[in-house]
Amino acid sequence: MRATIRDVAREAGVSIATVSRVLRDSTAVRPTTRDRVLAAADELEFVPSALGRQLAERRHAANGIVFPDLSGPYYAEVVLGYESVAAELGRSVLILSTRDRPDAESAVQAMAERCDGLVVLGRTVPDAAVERLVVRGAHVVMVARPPVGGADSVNARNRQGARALTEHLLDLDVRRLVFVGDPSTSPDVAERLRGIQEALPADADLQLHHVDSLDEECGAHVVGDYLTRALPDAFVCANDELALGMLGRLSAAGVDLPGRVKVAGWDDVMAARYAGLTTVRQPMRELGATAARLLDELISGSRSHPTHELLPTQLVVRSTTLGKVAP
Amino acid sequence: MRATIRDVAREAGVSIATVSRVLRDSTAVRPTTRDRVLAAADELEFVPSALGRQLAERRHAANGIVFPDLSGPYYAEVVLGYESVAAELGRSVLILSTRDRPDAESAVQAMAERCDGLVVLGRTVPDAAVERLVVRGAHVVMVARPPVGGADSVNARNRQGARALTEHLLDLDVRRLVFVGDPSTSPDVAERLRGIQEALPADADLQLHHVDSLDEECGAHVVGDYLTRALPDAFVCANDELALGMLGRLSAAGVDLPGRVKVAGWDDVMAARYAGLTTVRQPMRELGATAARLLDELISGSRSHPTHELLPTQLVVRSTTLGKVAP
DNA sequence: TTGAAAGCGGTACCAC
DNA sequence: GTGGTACCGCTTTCAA
Repeated sequence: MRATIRDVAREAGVSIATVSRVLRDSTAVRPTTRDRVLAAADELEFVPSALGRQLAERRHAANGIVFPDLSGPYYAEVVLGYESVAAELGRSVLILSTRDRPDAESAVQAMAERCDGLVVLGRTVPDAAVERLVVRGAHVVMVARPPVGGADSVNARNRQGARALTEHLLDLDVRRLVFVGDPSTSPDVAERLRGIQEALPADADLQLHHVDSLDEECGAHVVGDYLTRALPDAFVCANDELALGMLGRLSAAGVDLPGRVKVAGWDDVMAARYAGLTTVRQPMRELGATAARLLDELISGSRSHPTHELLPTQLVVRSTTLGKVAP
Repeated sequence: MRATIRDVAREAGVSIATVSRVLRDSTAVRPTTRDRVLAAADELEFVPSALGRQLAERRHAANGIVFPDLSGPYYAEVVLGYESVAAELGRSVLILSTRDRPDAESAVQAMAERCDGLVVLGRTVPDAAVERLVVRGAHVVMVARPPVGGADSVNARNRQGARALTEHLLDLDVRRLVFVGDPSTSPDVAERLRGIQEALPADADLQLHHVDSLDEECGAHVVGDYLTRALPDAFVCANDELALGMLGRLSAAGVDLPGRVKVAGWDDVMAARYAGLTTVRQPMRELGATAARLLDELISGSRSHPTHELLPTQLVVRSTTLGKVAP
């Protein structure tokens, strides 16, 4: 069995209190005693039990993060930014993916029991569940989702990015556009749609094309629907994957792009560059990093009132939206 | 403060032992007592402390996973496969990225204190450190890396994939090829290089082009070196990102591809499809899932001897390696 | 400067 | 069936 603090105490001929002091170099300990303890600890290869410590300190020194998936680059980047800051702050990171998980809510509850606070990404958990967490005293930061019941939040300026993108399209004489994506899947997507609506003049026409999920396959499928009827001037997709799926199918169908139809995505993932896809970049890693900092403030108690951060977005114009719409 | 088991016991007029029994429905408890306890627990909104339980049971019910990064799709997929299985087995997942972390080894040690076992991906931690973990009784599974000191391992058949790819290139009359990547960065990469060497006939020429990291930027940079000197028949890259970086730069330089030079990558990430990149697919998610299962066997004690799994790879031919080399 | 002892919140053995 | 109680491994008063 592994050595405990009592073994070290016995070996060094001191009390466990003294061993604890030495290991946490808190109170002053006589140097000779200190050395004896360190020698004993070294001799026994003593490593303090994280569990014992956590229970006594009543803190986990760990944060959680809940995300729907890690497939696309988006969530992976957010998680990375989060982990990086959390590690700096001396906290472990627990992850929980809700993909294909029917018991997501109970899983989140269980996770909340194992950490000092957690970040919830997007629409992974119902509002009511988040509120329940907060009421029970959990520290919660929402990312890519409007704040709920006093929780902190971090979001990208979706509306602003959407407006910039829309204005760019308007400059190209786009008048009929289709938004591809389901605003109900994610608050972020809903915001993007709203931004477009805000920037659109009365003489423009915006249709909404619902899709079941935001992946390439769905994008390709969407194109199929339009091959038998009129194409709009432009498709604006809820994310890049969707747009990339459309690109593939459009070019396979021989549609002139960006001449006949323009396509834009969202996120600026790596593949977007290769496809020459116009998109709106959002600071994915920074979203995670900011969430980690806010969470730390909540946990350490240095701030008690909720705060809501907005991070910038940036329009990235590439070849899928070049040239004016043919008259 | 949150209710503890003692509060519930008092409220229900029973001992804590009985409360514990009811909550874990272990030993038989009289139904009326049981109901009283459940009512009290419900009334007090009692949720058992994970820490208390873990300390008493002397298990964390959590697994760790150490990876270098999460930027590319590769590690993200592995982590996802891992998390998915771990969750099914009722274990939480702790993550640790070693990217830009000078104290990686101590961070891994700390993580090992917080979980029942962990998975180490690629060259994130020195062999000696892994051995130390194993010696101290930690359950360790290595992924994309040769086993160390009695740890389990899960790997893709890199050699086999590399041979298949090489034979494909040979069929196209490729004779002079350059392997782009640093075999010392990862055992996986070293295996791929070895596979190529094995499949190459004596009259073929294989050069090794070292790069500092396996990202697109490096790929683009590599191309720069060849614009002033002779191009090989084909570039085989250590991963897709590298290959994609090369593709962009090559086409910018107006090099005929795949006529003048062929390019192949590794992993089959999403962007590879859009770029029409020939590559070798490996079952990323399955690597993680398998690791989680092996780890569970280790932790549950259902297996004590180390085991080593090899997962299949698959050659995916696309447009970057079409047509024979011009004579 | 150091030690004894009371927690932290559970589990589980041993009596009754 | 239940209750008393001894842990699990550490931190932290309170005294000495």
